Amino acid sequence: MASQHSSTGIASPASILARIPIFDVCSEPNLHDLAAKSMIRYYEKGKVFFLSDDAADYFYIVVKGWVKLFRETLDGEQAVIDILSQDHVFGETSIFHNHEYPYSAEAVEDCTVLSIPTKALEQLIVANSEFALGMLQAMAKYRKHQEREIEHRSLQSAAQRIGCFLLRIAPQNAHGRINIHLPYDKTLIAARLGMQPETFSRALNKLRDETGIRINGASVEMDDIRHLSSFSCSACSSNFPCEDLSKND
Amino acid sequence: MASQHSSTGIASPASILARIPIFDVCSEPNLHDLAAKSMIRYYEKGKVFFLSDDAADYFYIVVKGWVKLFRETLDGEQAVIDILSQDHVFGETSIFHNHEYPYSAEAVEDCTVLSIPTKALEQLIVANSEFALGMLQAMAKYRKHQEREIEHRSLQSAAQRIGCFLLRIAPQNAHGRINIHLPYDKTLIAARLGMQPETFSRALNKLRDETGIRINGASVEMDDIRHLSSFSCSACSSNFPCEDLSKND
DNA sequence: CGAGGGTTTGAAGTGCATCAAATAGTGTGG
DNA sequence: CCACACTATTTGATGCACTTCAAACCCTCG
Repeated sequence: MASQHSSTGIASPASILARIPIFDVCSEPNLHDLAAKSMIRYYEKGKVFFLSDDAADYFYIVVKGWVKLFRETLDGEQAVIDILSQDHVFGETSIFHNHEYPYSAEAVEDCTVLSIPTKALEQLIVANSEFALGMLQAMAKYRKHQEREIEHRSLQSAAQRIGCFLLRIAPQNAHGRINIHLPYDKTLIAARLGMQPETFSRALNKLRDETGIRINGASVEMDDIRHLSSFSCSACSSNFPCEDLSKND
Repeated sequence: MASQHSSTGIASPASILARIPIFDVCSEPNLHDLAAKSMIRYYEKGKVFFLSDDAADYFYIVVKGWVKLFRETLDGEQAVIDILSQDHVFGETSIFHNHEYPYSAEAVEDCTVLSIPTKALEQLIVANSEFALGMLQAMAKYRKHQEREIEHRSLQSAAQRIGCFLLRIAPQNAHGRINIHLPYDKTLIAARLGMQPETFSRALNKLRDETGIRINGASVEMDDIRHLSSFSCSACSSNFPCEDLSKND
């Protein structure tokens, strides 16, 4: 197969792996070995990939759909760590945590994923030091991402966090009028940003009043992205446009 | 011991490096090479090691004193990332960030540190794949630590966060009566936990009322650590006792 | 059309921040 | 050893942001 399963319209394991940055440095044989051990799987909305502390034999790459990473407290509260879209990797750090997943993962809508044995990843790291280095790099990048996340949660208001979220899904070098489509439920975005749905709704209105964006259901329109960035980024230590930190797990 | 500078009472670079976990896998020659390129330096209270986005030529290991890592927003707000004590490493991830420091660092009291050229670290990573692997491991561990931090900030109350902080500095397997000495200013602890000094003071009183701990200045005494953990850990997804995640940068 | 989810709005409560001021603690010079 | 200056900490009063609970609205889809 060149790159498509003609029957499903889904890319082949090898072609999926090929577009994930951390595998860039892998040789063809490396990649094909990995692909041979991988499997395309389907998870319907609400299905759980794994729970925090489960034994980890596979990690995943999102091919289609959205995946929620989260942790739950004894109180029954849920902390959403991230919502992942296409080409994001999850569960791979289990290899550094006693082969247990450090968070839970659930399909928030029907998903196609590539599942890969963690064992194959471990072998790859040991065998290919350039790959290990790339992995370190990705880890460092994600770490910075998290530091920013911590900062946002403590310094930004709800409205600013929403603005920041919109900036991240907007084309960052955009000029003039922009139209953004919210990628998933407002309720889920709220959870992702660590606030209640009610707060999200009200804060979005406040953001509209402050920045002149226009909201219509899941579509958000604005004349100039800078209205948003001057409102949101003043409470952030990174300068706009922020480097894109999204393409990592 | 052979490894002490008799004149200063400060350990030699080699002996400092030897007790840092990530260097465990280094060979003697590796370690001595690193030590030869390192330098003991003194920073008085308030002195800045570096600012966020500065060009990074050195990373550091805390030998004595306390170091604050933080970032500042345009608004002038400060987000404290961490307070580091002896044997903690900082600034090393600059090698993955364009040789720029991803945060600012300042001595919160008179400090002795070991400064090491980042170049030497890079060489070590490339030359010693086992070391690279260890670094990955440390990175993964820190990442989990951060995930917990994010969770704490969104799900725990101020009083619970303080309790959690106390649990982390207490001997975790302790039984019966315990006495803890706060390691630095209450104001600084407050900043570390993302709250105002006033809030810290009030929340600490609340914690006392709820858990029966006794507070006297910087000393905190309790009869059973479990009073604290049942109060604080109910809003956390990790079970007490939490794994010790402190010995990482 | 009606059921059920997602979303918004209203009213009230809670927790933390803020501003102001009192108090305790620490180090200094006399 | 004491008085003073200065800082850390606590306390009080008030305000704001977010949450909570309740109910309405809206949209989609059978």
